[in-house]
Amino acid sequence: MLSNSSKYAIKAVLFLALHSSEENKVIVKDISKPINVPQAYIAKLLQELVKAKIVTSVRGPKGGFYLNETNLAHSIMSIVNVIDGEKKLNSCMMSLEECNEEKPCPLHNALSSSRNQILKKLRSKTIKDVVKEVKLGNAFLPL
Amino acid sequence: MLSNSSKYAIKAVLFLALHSSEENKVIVKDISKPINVPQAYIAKLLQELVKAKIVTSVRGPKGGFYLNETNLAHSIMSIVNVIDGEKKLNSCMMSLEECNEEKPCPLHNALSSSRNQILKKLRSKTIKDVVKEVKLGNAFLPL
DNA sequence: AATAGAACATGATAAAAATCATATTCAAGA
DNA sequence: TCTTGAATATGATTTTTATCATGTTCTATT
Repeated sequence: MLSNSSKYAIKAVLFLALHSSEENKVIVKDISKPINVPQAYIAKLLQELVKAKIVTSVRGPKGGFYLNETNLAHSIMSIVNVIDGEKKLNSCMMSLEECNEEKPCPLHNALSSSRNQILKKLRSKTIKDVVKEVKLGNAFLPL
Repeated sequence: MLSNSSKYAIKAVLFLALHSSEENKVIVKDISKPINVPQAYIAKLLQELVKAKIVTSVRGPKGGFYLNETNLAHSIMSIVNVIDGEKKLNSCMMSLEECNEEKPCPLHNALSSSRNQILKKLRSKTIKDVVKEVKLGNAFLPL
């Protein structure tokens, strides 16, 4: 469902959301360690997220990554879309070409509503929403 | 979530459930075509399913694959478990080691109930159940 | 017994995902 | 303007997953 890469990217973004700001940037090394993802790997993912404007970066001394207000408004789904691409999550669970509501595959009726719930949540929940939950102690991050 | 292999295996099993019997065995070639999966590939998956006693096989002339009553009683999940292994579906959506109900990861609260619904359905739904739905015209198979 | 048609076992190849490595570019401070 | 610390670009390597190929074993029929 979610690739490793997507999961890692979400972890990194949430870490930044909690521990960074424009005045307090964080460098890759200090992201990779706490979220437990190899440095070179997360660095590459962060580059894609920067290009997609989900994360902000500054290079050079005093440089690093952080999330501004605009970044924080993005949904969790948008992270997944950047890393895994759009279609990954939208395919039929049995990978039948012709599966749809009118002509559902055998797993469709059983699973599609739950799956749609998941997609809806991922689309509606913003990075900022998640940060709020963590700060309230309703969720925990990481390792 | 489900690997290609698992999806293929489910397709093959359901095809057999609908089109085979002890008196009417089906050979790989006649499975791979209609379900649209390469012959050598589905052959290999079928061998694993036979070993796991989810499919029955007989070799030699007049041989082939079919599902007996015992086979039909297996759940869809059992197919996935044979092909993908147990843990694949049980891992945290953010791949945090320590995520659980007491210490949920940020996606846990939002997604776990939907995910559990899916797992429950896969576990409770038997091959026979699915066959029934297809015969009643409530679901369609394949391509 | 011999033959032939089927699954079975094994392993080779290809493609994709995950991981690692390195040289280049940019920006801050001396 | 030189140095240094950071991201960035690019691509190599490894691992996993998907796919293909082929020889071996079993069993019904002659």
